Amino acid sequence: MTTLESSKEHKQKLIWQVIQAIPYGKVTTYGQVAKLAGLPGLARFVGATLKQLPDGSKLPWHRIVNAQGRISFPELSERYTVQLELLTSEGIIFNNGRINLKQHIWCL
DNA sequence: GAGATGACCATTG
DNA sequence: GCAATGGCCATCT
Repeated sequence: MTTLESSKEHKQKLIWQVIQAIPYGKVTTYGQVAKLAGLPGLARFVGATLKQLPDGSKLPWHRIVNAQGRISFPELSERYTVQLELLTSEGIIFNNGRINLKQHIWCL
């Protein structure tokens, strides 16, 4: 059957919905997004999906960091700076290029 | 079709 | 705290 619900587009939609549900002032990890989307272990797919996001997207992609509480971009990258600005403007505290996941993690 | 790459994660030393 | 390793899946060459 080609009506598999595990098609890429379906996964993408699930991931987008999860990301869209992240509240203001909270962050989450790629693995967490994947898990909440019903795709445990596909953290990498989340990243691949976000990379394809158009700039005009309404998704709060900046609220997603890796499991180490760090931004997954090179420090000199423009995306890094943008994400850092957006997060700090939402009250997220960065500590030595790193955030306290325990404090800001999005937990249901 | 095979190999390399990627906005990752958990474990181990 | 950091580096290396194996594993997950999709995309590109």
